Amino acid sequence: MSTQKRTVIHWFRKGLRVHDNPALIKACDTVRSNPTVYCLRPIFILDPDLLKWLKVGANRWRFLQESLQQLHENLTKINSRLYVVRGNPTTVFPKIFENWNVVQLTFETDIEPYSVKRDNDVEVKAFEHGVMVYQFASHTIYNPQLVLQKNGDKAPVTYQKFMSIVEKIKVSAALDVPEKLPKATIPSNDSEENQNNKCYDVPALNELISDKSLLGPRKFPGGETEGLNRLKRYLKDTEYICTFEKPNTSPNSLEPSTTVLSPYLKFGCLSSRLFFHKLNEVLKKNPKHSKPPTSLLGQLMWREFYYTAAASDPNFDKMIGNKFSYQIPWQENKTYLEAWSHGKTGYPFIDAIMRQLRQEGWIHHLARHAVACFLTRGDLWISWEEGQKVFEELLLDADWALNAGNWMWLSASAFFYKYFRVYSPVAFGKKTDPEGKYIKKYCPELKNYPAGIIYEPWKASLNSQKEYGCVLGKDYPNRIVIHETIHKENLSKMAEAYKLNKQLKDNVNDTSKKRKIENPKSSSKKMKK
DNA sequence: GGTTAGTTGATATG
DNA sequence: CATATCAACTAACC
Repeated sequence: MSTQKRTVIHWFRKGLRVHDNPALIKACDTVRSNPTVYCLRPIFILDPDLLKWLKVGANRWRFLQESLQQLHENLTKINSRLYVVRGNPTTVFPKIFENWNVVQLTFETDIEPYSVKRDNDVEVKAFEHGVMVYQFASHTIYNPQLVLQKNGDKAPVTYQKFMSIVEKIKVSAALDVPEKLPKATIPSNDSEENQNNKCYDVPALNELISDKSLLGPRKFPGGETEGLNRLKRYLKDTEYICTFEKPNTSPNSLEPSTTVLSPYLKFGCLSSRLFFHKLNEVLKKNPKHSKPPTSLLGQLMWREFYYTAAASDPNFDKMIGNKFSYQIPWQENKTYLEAWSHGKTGYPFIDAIMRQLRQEGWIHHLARHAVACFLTRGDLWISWEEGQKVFEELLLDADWALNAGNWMWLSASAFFYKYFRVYSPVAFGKKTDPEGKYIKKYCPELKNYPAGIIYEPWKASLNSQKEYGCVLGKDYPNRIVIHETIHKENLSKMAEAYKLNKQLKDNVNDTSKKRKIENPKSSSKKMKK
């Protein structure tokens, strides 16, 4: 035992990459400082209990599995490997701290409440075992805590305000992949384990999912190499980068009209900071280009915006107790929710989007707008939290901060307040796909409906429906609500809810003013001066 | 207190 | 394709 090396652990959670990974670099530097004493073990912890209750759809499990596989390959290239440890982090760590003679632990910080608690617990255990812990904020371009601090310890609630703060913050360069480690850093002293360390292998897909029938086509393979290649492919297209304006991209093109880099950013397969710098290199060479908030760089900044807000409120994913969210009396409706989430609302545009989501794990941002508005303030009057849960399960890029923030935006619960702007489940999609090709792809039962009527099949006579081979109520659902009337009813419900929220706010302001008057501690000081 | 601006609505009209 | 209207929101700033 006396000859056992001291182990340096880098703990991967998000940030599944070897490029631009400051915590991994720190770990490698420690090892390189004295390779005869230190060895590196990069780990990923797979919690079998989480598999049971975590709402992660099959497509995202596959994306994670592929990301771990590529991470393992990329670590092998620097003479290391990935150790996938099965167990719960707080119980696993004390064991490996002892078994592996651990002296140092590095990881990337996270702002999600579950992660914050977990990391605090692990830090305590590390302290008890005399393990040094180093954390780095590298999931976002700007450290959310720093932005909060620069804004007087509160979140900027408008994009412009956010931008005015971060524009003054210098973004340091992205880091390279760590240099190759000395060969000897792979531990050989783990006697109780078999030689190949098979128990630490990257899980096969069937360890993560039980029902492979839920897997859709593999349109966006997971992993660092995939993410970097995808970035490269888009960076080459200077014209695309410089003219990109989100509102002008199509929500219902058959192939994505946007980059689909979001799943890679979510898992940290791609560094947002690298994306930021690479993007700026292209923009610098081409002074005439689109600008935030609609530009590609602007999209990246929205991610930062939501991360900062989310970091300031552990209830960011709930309506009640959320300092950003208006309180709106949404109503439960299991039938409507089921119809929405499985693409059976009877509105072909909405249903096509929801089916694409379930099959492929990605839908265009504006398509998310359309279905989110439909579920909440537009038509079904169901809480944004319900929609959030469905997205959380099905999106490859589901991200706690962005998902909640965007749901609040679309339901006009926070950040966005022009609730009278309602997306039409009929008209919106027609603008970019008048033929309804997208609908025909994802709702093939409607494939014989002509362009003029495919967005509103209820307008077809029964005879026509029979002629098109798709009778409503039998082959495709009747629409569950009448948008033309219900969106107006909902509009007045929103107006009512807004009034109440305003009153509530005024009352709070009044009482705090009164308190100041009744108990003028701070102002008395001023008066003395 | 008043004004202005806010990533991405729909519709009617010229 | 551009603009006004619909009914009228909020946060930030002066």
